[in-house]
This record gives sequence, structure tokens and C-alpha cells, in this order.
Amino acid sequence: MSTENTPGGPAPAARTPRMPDRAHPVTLREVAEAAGVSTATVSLVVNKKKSARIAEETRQRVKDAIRTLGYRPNAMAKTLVSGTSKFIGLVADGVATTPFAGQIIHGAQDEAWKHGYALLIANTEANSELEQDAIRMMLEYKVRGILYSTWFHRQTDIPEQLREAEFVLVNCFSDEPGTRAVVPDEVQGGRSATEILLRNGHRRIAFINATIPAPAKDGRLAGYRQALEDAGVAFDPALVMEAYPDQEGGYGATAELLKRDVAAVYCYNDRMAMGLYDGLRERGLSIPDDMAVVGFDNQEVIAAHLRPPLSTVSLPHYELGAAGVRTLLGIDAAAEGAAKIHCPPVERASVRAQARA
Amino acid sequence: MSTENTPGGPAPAARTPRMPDRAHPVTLREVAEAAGVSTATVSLVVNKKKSARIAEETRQRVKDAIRTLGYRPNAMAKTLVSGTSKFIGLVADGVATTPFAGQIIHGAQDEAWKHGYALLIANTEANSELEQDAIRMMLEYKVRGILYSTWFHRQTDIPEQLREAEFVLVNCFSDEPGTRAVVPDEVQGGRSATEILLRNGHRRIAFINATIPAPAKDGRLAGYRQALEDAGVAFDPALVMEAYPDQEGGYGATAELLKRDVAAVYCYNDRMAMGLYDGLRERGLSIPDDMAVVGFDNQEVIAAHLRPPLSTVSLPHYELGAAGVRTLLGIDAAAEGAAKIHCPPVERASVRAQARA
DNA sequence: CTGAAAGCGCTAACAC
DNA sequence: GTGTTAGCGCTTTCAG
Repeated sequence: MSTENTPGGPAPAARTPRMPDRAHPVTLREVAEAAGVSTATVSLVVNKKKSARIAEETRQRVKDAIRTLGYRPNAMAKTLVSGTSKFIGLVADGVATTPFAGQIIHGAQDEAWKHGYALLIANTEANSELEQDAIRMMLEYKVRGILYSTWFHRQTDIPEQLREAEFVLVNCFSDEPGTRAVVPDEVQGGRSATEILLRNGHRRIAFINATIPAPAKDGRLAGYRQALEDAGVAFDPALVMEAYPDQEGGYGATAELLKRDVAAVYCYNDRMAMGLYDGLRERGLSIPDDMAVVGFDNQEVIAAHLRPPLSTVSLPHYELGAAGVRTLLGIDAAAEGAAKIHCPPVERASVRAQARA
Repeated sequence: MSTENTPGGPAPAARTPRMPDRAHPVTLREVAEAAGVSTATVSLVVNKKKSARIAEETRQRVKDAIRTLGYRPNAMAKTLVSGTSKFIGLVADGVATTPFAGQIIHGAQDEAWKHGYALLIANTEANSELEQDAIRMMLEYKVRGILYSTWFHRQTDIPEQLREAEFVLVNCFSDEPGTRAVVPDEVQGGRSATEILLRNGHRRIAFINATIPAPAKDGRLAGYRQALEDAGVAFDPALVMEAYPDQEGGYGATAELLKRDVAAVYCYNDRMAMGLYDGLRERGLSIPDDMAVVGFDNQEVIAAHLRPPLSTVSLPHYELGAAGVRTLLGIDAAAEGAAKIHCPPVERASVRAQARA
């Protein structure tokens, strides 16, 4: 039994470099001693190196020792040697502000995991000091790279420190050339949303856009116009309104909308559509018969469960996270500018086929 | 310049132990050399050790070297020496299934950060193999401890591997004695929800509970009964109904509810209340005049933005995450059984004061 | 096929 | 006050 002897002692019984038992830090060396082989051999076995051929008998002995001792490799030591860890950092400006951020984390985590990486996350709540600390920490932990993400799609500045690592912007972009980024394809999303209505026979389609400037605002409008154009419907500026992009905004826009004499409306987002539902219902109007409604975002708690369930377009947050990781790892080629991720339309009962106009 | 010469070698050309420049891995030693001091000194300066007194002049020299070289400590090496990292692991069974999980992450991350820890997260989506891998990875990275969390409040089994680390259950609990856990106080929440109605003059209060068994189902009912009892209102089993806990469930329960001849209802959750809103509205009933409604969960996208905004009780997910970290770090004393986190009531316009019965 | 040994970057005694 | 030195646990030539 590995009892101690003082370093200079004459009887060099088996060395005991550390406490014999405490809470499982069994080391490679201990395994090696137990198996009667060298640490190199154990390392080879643990890492299943194809190159090195270990006698089957030896391998078994090592494996047994590993099992009986309950050996756990020390990832820190491993990283120290290799110089880079199996971490990917995710800096988010609002993990909780919205259900969306969770999806980015989820996608990033799944994809990272698939490639043997773990996710190190930091929430900065738009506090730039926190952000700096977070990035610094990630750098110190030698992350493979950093995903810098925002909870809503927007342009962003690149924090200086971020440049010390490989990084990819997620759900945001920069005008600096050469920056890798992945963002939702707002234009395509807007097109898809409008097409749901067009496909169901509507020609006069109102669009309630957001009041606040954002890539989404421009993109979703552009998509709307494209879809109309492709369908040979003239764009009528009078059919485009604006409201604050939440339930109250949608509700408040009801009266204006009804003045337009339309039977189909595409809302900037689901929350707006939700408010609009209330506004229409209050006036005894029915969806989709009196008004076909399409939203944007596919916010789960809302869209799928309104009455009637809302047709909308998904904001692909999960995919953004996953694509961010793939881009970082060089699996997805980086697009120039930003990679645009597809926003899949989701058709539900808030739109019903009409007789063609 | 402290150039080396190889121990036996005749030609002592300056040693180049590593690539001279590539992407910033400046080491402590390089700083030491640049500043003309030993690595120990640099270490002392970097870590602001109060004990060791360094000449101000030396300290400056070191700091300058650090700055000009752009030195970044290697956290891995640091961890290797100290034996335990500054990581806290968070294992979650559904990061994205619900907006809630995001809040747990958020709370855990903020609190961990406050104490100098970073969050390592893993999403297991209820896949036990993934879960094992996740825990193993965390163990290998020598996390300080692991938060094991579930997206809805429930009993859970403790994965074997988890026992190798310090851990705290978050939003779940185990019947094993001595297990540390933090969960929402469903009973108090149910009491608070009911009290909102009582306080506003209602005596006959219906409760639409969930059909699916869960601590929340029992707890919220118990709270309801407590509140009634405290108010001297006899419990009437006929006023307790059950429905599937989502929008459709709430909507579908409308007819039943109206048969009860009540003017106040407390719903198991906000989604149910949302469905109930639709059901009531369809029948031309108004909230809160014809029916006062209270929910549970305080799901942001819903509760605050229904018309009228919904009175409800918050599920304290952020607090759960934060409390989990505090418990893990021994800052909060561990309660026996599970620590119950308060669920704060949120009063909104879906309830209005009534004449006393 | 396997062992010895040199570090990875850093901290912590212990000298001087 | 500051330098020397011995590791932390592991990987990786390089011998044999």
C-alpha cells in the first residue's frame, strides 16, 4: 500500500506523489503504475491512437486499471499541452431578454457538441464592461473561437479584444470587410410571408411594418415588395403602415388597417399580429374570413396557439447558432458579407384560400 | 539578456522554445524576460498578491512588459496547478424547449460571474447518453460543481456520474436525503394567485388545474386551498376543474367554467389563461368585469400583453439559477429537502376590485 | 511494442 | 524583494 517515506529516506518504496485517495483525482501515472506500464502507454490507450500499436494484452490491463481506479482524464492538462481547448465561447447580449436567445444557445451548443466542443457562455446584457471581461475570460481559457451574438438582428461594432480570437458574428453583422457573420434572411422571410397571402388568392395585401429602424424593418419590406412584384401586383405605398412592434402596436393599428379596405395583412412580427387579433375580434371581424393575417418570427408560445393559429415565418435562431459554430470551425464556408439563413414559412389557419381577385 | 545555453552544447544560440510570434501566445516567461525579472515576480504582479511585496519600480516594469507584449494569462495552466477550475457546469434538459430555461441560464450565469466563475453549459434534451457525456466533460474540466436543471419543476433521478462532483438540483428535486436542491415555491405561488382574487373581493373562485401530474399541480392546488382557508372561504371541490395546460386547454375549459357560475378564476398557467381569454371573448364576456382571471408563470410574451394584461404569479427561473449557484458555492445555506424560492405575484388589469360578497 | 524524458504555462515554497 | 526550482497531469518524440 502506498505509504509515504520522506524524500531522503533510504527505503525507496513505491513513490507516493500525492494524497492517496481524496475525491478521485486519479492520475494517468497512477493508472500506469497500477497497470505496470508507462504513462505514455496509458496515454496511447486512452486516446485510442491508431498509429501506436499496443499489445492487446497490455491494452486490456490498462483498461482494467482505468476502470478499477475510476480514472478521469484531466482536460486542463490536455489543453495545456495542445495549446487550444475544446471550448467555443458564446457571448450573448441578452440570454434572457427573449426566448430567442435561448434558441441560439441551443443551436450552438448542439452543433458544438457534435464536433467535440463544449460551450462556454457569457451574458453581457449589453454592458460593455461585462462583455470585455467575458471575452477576456474566454481568451484566457484558450477557446477555439468566439460566437458573438445579439438577440435581435442588427449591425454591431466589434469589440477590440474579440480580434484576438477567431470569431463569428451571429444574428448581427459588421461593415468591416472580411468579418464572418450569419444572419437571418429577412428579405426572403418577407417574401415568404407575403407569398403565403398571394398563394391564397389575395392581391391587396397590407403590411404593418415596425416603427423602429432595423435590418428586419428594411428586409421584411423589401421581401414584401419583391413578392408583390413577382406576382405582378403593383406596390401601393398606402398599404404599408407602421406601428410599434408589439401587441399594443398591432392592436392600435387595427383602425388604420381597416380604413385600407384590405382582406389580408402581413405583420412585422407575431406579437403585432397577436394584438391585431384582439383589435379585429373587438370589431366582430373574423380571421381568416374577414382578414387573413400573417406574422413573422414564429414565436412558439404565440403563433401556434392563437385562435386561429397564426401563419408566420420562422426566425431561424437555432440554425443561426448552429451555423455560427460551423462557420467558426470552417465547416461552412464563410459567405462574403454575412451568410443569410433561410427563414422557413409556417402556414397555419389564419389564412384561407380565397377566390382569385 | 538572459539567453540560455544548452546544458552540454557548445554553440549556445539563443534558444527558441516556440514560434516567436504567432497569434499572441505570449507567456509569463516572455514577460519575465522582457522585464528582466523572474517568472515568480511576474506571477506575483499578475495576481496582485498582497502578501508579496514587490518594489513599485519593478511592478511598473512588469506591468509595462505585460502591456507591450499583450500578455494573456493561460487559465488552463493556472487551473492545472490549482486543481480546480473556475467553471460551474450547468446541465439542462431543455435549453430551448421553453423560454424558461433561458432564464435559469441567465440567473446562473450572472451569479456565477459575480463570484468569478464562468458557466459551462450542456443541453441534454432529455437524452441520457448526452447527459452522461456532458457530465463527463464537465468532470474532466474540473468544474467547481454542477447545476443539474430541468425545464419544468419535477422529481428527478440523480445520474451516477453527477455524484463525482459537487452538485445542486435546480428546478427539480430528489428523494435522496442530503441532496441539495432549489425549486419554486408552488404552494406559496398558488396562495398568492388566489389571494389576488380574494383581495379584490371574490369569494367564489374557480381553479382550472392541469391534467398532468406534477409538483406544480399539487402545489398550486394546495396553495389555492390554503388561501381560501385563511380567508375563511369553504373549499368547494366543484370549483376545481382540470384541463390540459395550454391555450387549447384553457379555451376548451370555458364552457365548463361558465357552468360553475363564478366570476373569478385562477388558471394553472398563463397559456391556459390565454386560451380562456379567447373562450370568454367569443361568448361576449369581458375581463375582468364578467370574469376576473389570474394565471401562473408570468410568461413575458403572454401575460403582460394580453388584453387586458394578465394578473399572474412569476415562476422565478432567474432566481432559481442564481440560488443554485449560491447554494453550490456555499453562500446560501442548503435547506433540507429543497430550498423553496418565492414566486412573486404580479397584479395586472385582468382583476378588478369587486363589491364584497 | 513500450519506456524515458522533455516540456505545455503557471504557482508556490524556499533560498539568497 | 526577487530568483530558483519543483511540480500540476498530460502528450509526444525518440530510444530501445
